[in-house]
Amino acid sequence: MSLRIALLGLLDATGPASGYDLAKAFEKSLNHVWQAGHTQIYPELVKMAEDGLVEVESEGARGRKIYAITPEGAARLHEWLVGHEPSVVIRSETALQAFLLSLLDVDDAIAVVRRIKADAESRLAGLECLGSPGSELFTGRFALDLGLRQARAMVDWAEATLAVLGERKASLQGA
Amino acid sequence: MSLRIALLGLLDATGPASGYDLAKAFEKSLNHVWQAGHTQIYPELVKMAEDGLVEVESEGARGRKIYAITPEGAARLHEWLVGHEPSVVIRSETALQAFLLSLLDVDDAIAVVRRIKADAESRLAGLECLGSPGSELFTGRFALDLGLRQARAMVDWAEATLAVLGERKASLQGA
DNA sequence: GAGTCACATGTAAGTCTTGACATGTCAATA
DNA sequence: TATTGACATGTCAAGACTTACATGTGACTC
Repeated sequence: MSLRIALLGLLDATGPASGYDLAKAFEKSLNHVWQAGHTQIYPELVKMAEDGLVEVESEGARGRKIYAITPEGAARLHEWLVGHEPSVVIRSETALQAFLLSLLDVDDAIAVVRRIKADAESRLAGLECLGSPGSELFTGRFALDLGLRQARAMVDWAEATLAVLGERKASLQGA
Repeated sequence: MSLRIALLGLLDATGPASGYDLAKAFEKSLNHVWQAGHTQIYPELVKMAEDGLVEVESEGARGRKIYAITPEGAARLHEWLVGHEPSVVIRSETALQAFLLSLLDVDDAIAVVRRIKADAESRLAGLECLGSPGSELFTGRFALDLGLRQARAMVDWAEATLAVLGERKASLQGA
């Protein structure tokens, strides 16, 4: 369902596009919000066309197929955006690592948290780059801000956790 | 894969348990980190037993089957915890709503963000409750901290976004 | 004794997602 | 002209996940 919404949203925001374009747009702009490759997008567009949410038009040249959102598609999109209850399905491998951190000895734990921190920092840098002048983020300024805040929260957590682990290590060595 | 890790982690941290126990533990403690119901857990435990990661022992009474982690299982768990690259697979419906917020008119957008905010606040309250004295969080203090930070980041984002939308609305009315 | 609730385990159908494979066009360049 | 690389579309198998269905026990209470 959410994949449909994402595709409808892109089509609504940027106008008609090919599956290829949509896959690129996903990679570039929606990446930190939802993920999908072309192998998921192409079949989904076909189904959406069957359901009357988008219209196809073959643009001769290179076998390109241009999809455009229909009024019905726009209605469904609007409906979802306004009416969808935020279902908190969380599935984060990093959080899982954090959860099980106590099972590791201090040195391993420190190494793991450092890796998580480095990863979050590079994600943060990537997002900051997206938001910098010159980058045309047609839509998604709000989502970018959310992404930045989430990434910063992760970095902060890693720093605080490293501090705790450092203390723990010191007290172990003192003993 | 991650489901296996989560189950191995629980077994390692709390000792032998039945599938039922594990499902409960998932719901209670791992909920904000990873989600899985019994219909996913039972078959997975069977496969894990086949792979030698856990050992089963039927405890007569009510058909209970007690699973215990094997040395091999513990080794795999450790390996994953220490060696797993943090793969950032993000799939958040809320972030998707945030991404497409610009497609809505100001009033709808405000309503959506308010809902997101309320949701994040209740999640935050739930987590704070988990961390309060009397709650025995065998493990997962670090993950709880991470969850708190993420939830707070969401609340902060909602507040900042509401401020922006409020201004936008005011300027529209002024025009 | 009947009913209800928490315990306890499963199956099956269907959807979502990933990763590997497969095919062909067009433009530039070596 | 041959090759490379971006463009462009797809299929298929396998795995992850959800929802609904199905079954039976033991303890307590009405």
